[in-house]
Amino acid sequence: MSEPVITRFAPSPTGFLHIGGVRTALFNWLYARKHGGQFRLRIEDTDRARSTEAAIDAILEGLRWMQLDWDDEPVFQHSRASRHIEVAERLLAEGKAYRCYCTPEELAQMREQARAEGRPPGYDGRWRDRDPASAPAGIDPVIRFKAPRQGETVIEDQVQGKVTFANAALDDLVLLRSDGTPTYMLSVVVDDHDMGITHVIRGDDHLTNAARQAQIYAALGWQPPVFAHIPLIHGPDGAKLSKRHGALGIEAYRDMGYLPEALRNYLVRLGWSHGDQEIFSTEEMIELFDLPGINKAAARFDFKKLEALNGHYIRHAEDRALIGHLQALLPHLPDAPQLTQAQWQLLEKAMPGLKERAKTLVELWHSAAFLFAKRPLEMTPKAAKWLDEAGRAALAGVAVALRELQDWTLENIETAIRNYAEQADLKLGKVAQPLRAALTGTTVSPSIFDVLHVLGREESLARIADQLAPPQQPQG
RNA sequence: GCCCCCUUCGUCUAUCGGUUAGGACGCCAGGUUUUCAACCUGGAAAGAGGAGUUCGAUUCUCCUAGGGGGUGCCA
Repeated sequence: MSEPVITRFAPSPTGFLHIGGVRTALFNWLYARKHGGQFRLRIEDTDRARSTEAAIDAILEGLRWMQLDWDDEPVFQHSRASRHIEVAERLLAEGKAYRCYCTPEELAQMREQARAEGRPPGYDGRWRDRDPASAPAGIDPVIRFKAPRQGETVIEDQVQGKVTFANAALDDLVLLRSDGTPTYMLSVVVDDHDMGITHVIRGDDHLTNAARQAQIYAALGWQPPVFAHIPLIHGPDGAKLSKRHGALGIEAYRDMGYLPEALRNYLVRLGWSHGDQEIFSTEEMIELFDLPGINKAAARFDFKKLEALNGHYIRHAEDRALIGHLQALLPHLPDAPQLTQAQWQLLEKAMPGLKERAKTLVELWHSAAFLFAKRPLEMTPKAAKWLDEAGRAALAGVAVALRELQDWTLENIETAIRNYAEQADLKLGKVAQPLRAALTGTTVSPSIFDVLHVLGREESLARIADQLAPPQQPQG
């Protein structure tokens, strides 16, 4: 019987939930779900000054939107401070930690000197074995961890492989600040242990931390978790993610019209692969995801590929589901109108034709604008060109045929138009484009038969009539 | 400066010593077509450089270069 897998996502609420964090959460979620384990959430808010309520909300909301559900209540790290302090004091009592009275100035000088001499930087351990009686008055000490000075610390990382650190390069880190609050390095170890975390999957910016944490685990006599440090995500230019490209909050991706399932698919393939497979349903991801498939190199964020994937997911989505997504999205779009019940129904009716052509929900929404346009329609310049003399003649001719239709069905509409084109000796395009212009005000739309069908007899004929009415004043 | 990690088409990646180095996005050309997409066919496009190990290296080792991360009383 193997122990149940428990993973966690542990963001610090000092900013928004960015794309790299989402991927880390996704990997942890996938791994837990794959093994029938738990995926826990821990808010690392030990830095009280920089943590905000808004950031916490954004993180939770972002994970919900991505449909990465977590088990149990989130743990707020700062609420566990007394336990962290208790562990630090235990280390102190066991002689595995000590009080250090260095001032910030002293520390800065120490670093500077080490650098100047080409030595590894860091605290030199000057209070490690000093008599506490020599403590200067008026200084609140920090508690430092007595890190091993000889030998090496080895991390058997599931992604990076065996990584070895010389202990001499790892200094005595601070466990408790001079104000008595615990630091991150102590808190993670204690919380991961207490929460029973078995696998720590996180960004490789934590790789060095893993070594320090391993030392703390050892000092405490605790079993460290399995580590898997995944490579970071870079911007399209290979540099660190900045606001200009990927480092947007996850809600920005929602507002750009991406589907959570598309984002999940894109993100899982960024740094992880399963042969040549590109498309993964959530079930497949859970089944196939594994640590050995994770790449070691950093990946660049590519909007084009995300967009292609998003288009795929939109095309394959249910019409109802897309309506739901749009209803959720509209309030976040600038000057988006409130649709009536009837308009939503119209939109759903048009969805099969619309979803084939959109890469994002925003695009989908814009391409649906003709449905709700007010008569008489405004023509784009290109559309107006199709309503020249010849175009209007074709339009007038086909209008007659359409008016005669008994049943306004897709089949009847198509037959009527094809018949008219044939009888008038016109290529279908010569009829379709003027129709498209009259009905949508543009030159791009779903199939013209669809457009007529979706718009309905009355509205269609009225829009056509609008363009036929002013005989001498072509608009645009 | 010091420590750690990384390096296959423009991008994401496959390959786990022997392949015409494969796929996907993007790009180009063609097809299909009522527009635009979608779709189909074809094309250009890669092992950072240098030493080894080996009958044979993209694959293993080392060096160099380049990139990234860390180096806090941040997380």
